[in-house]
Amino acid sequence: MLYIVRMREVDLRRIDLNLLVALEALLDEKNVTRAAHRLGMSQPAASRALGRLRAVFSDALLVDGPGGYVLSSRAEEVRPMLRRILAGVGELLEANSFDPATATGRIRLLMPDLQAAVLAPHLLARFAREAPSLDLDIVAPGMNGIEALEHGVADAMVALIDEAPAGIHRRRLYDEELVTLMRAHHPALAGKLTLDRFLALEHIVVSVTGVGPAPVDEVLARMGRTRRVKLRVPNFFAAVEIAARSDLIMTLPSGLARAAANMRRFVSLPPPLDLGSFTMSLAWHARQQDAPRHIWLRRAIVTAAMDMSSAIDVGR
Amino acid sequence: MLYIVRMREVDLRRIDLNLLVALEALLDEKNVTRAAHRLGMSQPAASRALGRLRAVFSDALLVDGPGGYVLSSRAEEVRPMLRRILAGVGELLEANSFDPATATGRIRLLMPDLQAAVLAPHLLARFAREAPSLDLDIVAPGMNGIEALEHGVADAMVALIDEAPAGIHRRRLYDEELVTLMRAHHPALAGKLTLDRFLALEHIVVSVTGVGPAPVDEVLARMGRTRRVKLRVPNFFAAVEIAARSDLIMTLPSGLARAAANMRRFVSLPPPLDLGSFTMSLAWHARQQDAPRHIWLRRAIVTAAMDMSSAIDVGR
DNA sequence: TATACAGCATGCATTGGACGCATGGAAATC
DNA sequence: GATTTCCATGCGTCCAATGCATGCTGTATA
Repeated sequence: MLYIVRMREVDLRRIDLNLLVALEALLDEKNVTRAAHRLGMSQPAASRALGRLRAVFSDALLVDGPGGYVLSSRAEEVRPMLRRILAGVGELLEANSFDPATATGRIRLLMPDLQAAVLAPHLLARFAREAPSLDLDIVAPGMNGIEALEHGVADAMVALIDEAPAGIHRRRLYDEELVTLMRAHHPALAGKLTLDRFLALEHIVVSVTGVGPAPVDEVLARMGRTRRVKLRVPNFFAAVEIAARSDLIMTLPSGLARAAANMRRFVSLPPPLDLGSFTMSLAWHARQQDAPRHIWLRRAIVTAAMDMSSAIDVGR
Repeated sequence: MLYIVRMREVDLRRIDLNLLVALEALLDEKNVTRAAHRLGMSQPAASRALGRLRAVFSDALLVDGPGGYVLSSRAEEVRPMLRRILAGVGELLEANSFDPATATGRIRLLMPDLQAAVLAPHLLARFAREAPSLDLDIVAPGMNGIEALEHGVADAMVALIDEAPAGIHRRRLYDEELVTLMRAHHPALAGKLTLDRFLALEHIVVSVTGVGPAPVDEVLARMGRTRRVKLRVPNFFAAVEIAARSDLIMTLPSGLARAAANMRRFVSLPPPLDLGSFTMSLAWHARQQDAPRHIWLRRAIVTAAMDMSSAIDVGR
């Protein structure tokens, strides 16, 4: 039968490991008074520490010799090991730092299509500027975004998150609405855009990954209605060029729609059905809360979202 | 640009190194109450130790997850380093001599299933005779036996070792072949045991841990062939009893097979496929080369292997 | 839904052991 | 012999870690 108690642990619980720091000073200095000074304690305290070390090691460690103390054989034997151990402890306790400028590796970020289309350029720009050797992998979250965070498959997720489950942290990034976009002289602008007229028109859907239904179609499905998706393209700019030269219309996040509207070739209208408004948030696992690499990532994403908003606002 | 300032001596005087022992228990157990018990202290004391460790590391170390605490990224990073450090401290403090008769603690030895089945009884007998208070934990090596040695997770390993990497010492123990065993009046003995007839028969596999494929199946897989493993049992003697009363056959290390053949209820045959021959070696980390405890262990294992060979030879 | 249980964190009182001051003995130097 | 340096020890103080007690939170079960 297995017993969990291990010899090493039993011993170490009874040993004052802080004595090892004193031991190093004593063996280096070969003089209790100087070692005390180096340790920032009084000479009697250092003397007693030596006494305790002598008990622990069952060895004198420092013995009288010409000109004062010299190291015992055991002390000579122990000294290099002691150095290595304390060096190891130093590394263990070393400030946990992260330098984006030199960091390598890959960040895996979950984000829906349309949000990626508008936020990714800003995030990539920030990566290029601050973390040139850090790679970014943006993936549609699918059904299991939270699980991906929990299993460490993904580093963070940008999504509509109503409630973060236990162990998942969340921060609001920006609010989002859907708007309908059509070319400036579209025939449908001659009258009010009713739902029936909206559904009679032909639509472009922008889908970077081609995965999952567009939010509009989800709402329409709940109403028992459908629209004609004439075209589905992975590239926002392709969609813009096609819509500018046709009667196809697009329903997009307001941020993205505003970027297109700035081109003066488009008119932006509220959709003729309540698609609601939603908050895009950043989610990550609690495990990574204090990791410097992750702190930098979160700041980069938050800043990219702000860059995105201000870039659009300035252009208006 | 970040600079890592390493003022180890200044830092370590202010750090309670005794916390490192608590840290190991907490990270192993992922449960404050159990860690407390293991450390021989109350749960509140362990909780406060965790609090102090969180301050020292500026990291939560243990975070809420499904089913309780999980390790933070920082904790995962720190854990192997911590193990090495505490192992080093253990060695530092170890008595310059080792008396097996009074020694306590646990030896962790990596060894594959079938080798364990035949060597372990001899080793345990030696432990009972010479080191009655020293416990032995035999574990299947898995993929990372060498790493386990390097990280101090295991004390030694018995395995097929082609080349020992830097820092790992090796010593030959014994040579091993696989043979096929079947009951004395098995119908298959009426003719020559061809590979096809071998594969048509039903097989017992002895697997102490139930981990990993049997060597026969690995060779067969490379040939694009499979056999019918009718039964997989963890206990060699159960296998013997079943095989003695059925048409199931076993392919085992020759040492083990010979022990069963001595029972006169079995016939031992060469397998109808070249399973090769291999040398079992003992491997250990250079760090432990001169440690008296480890010297004794190595001698015990080598002697147990010789006991194993001579016990089988005498019985023939 | 209510109850029971497990686990973690914190308030409070206690105390053991490390600390510094003071001192004296031993050894070395002048 | 006097002086200085170093080490070890007596004594009193104090503080940080400890355990008991407790309450909150989350999970499982009836």
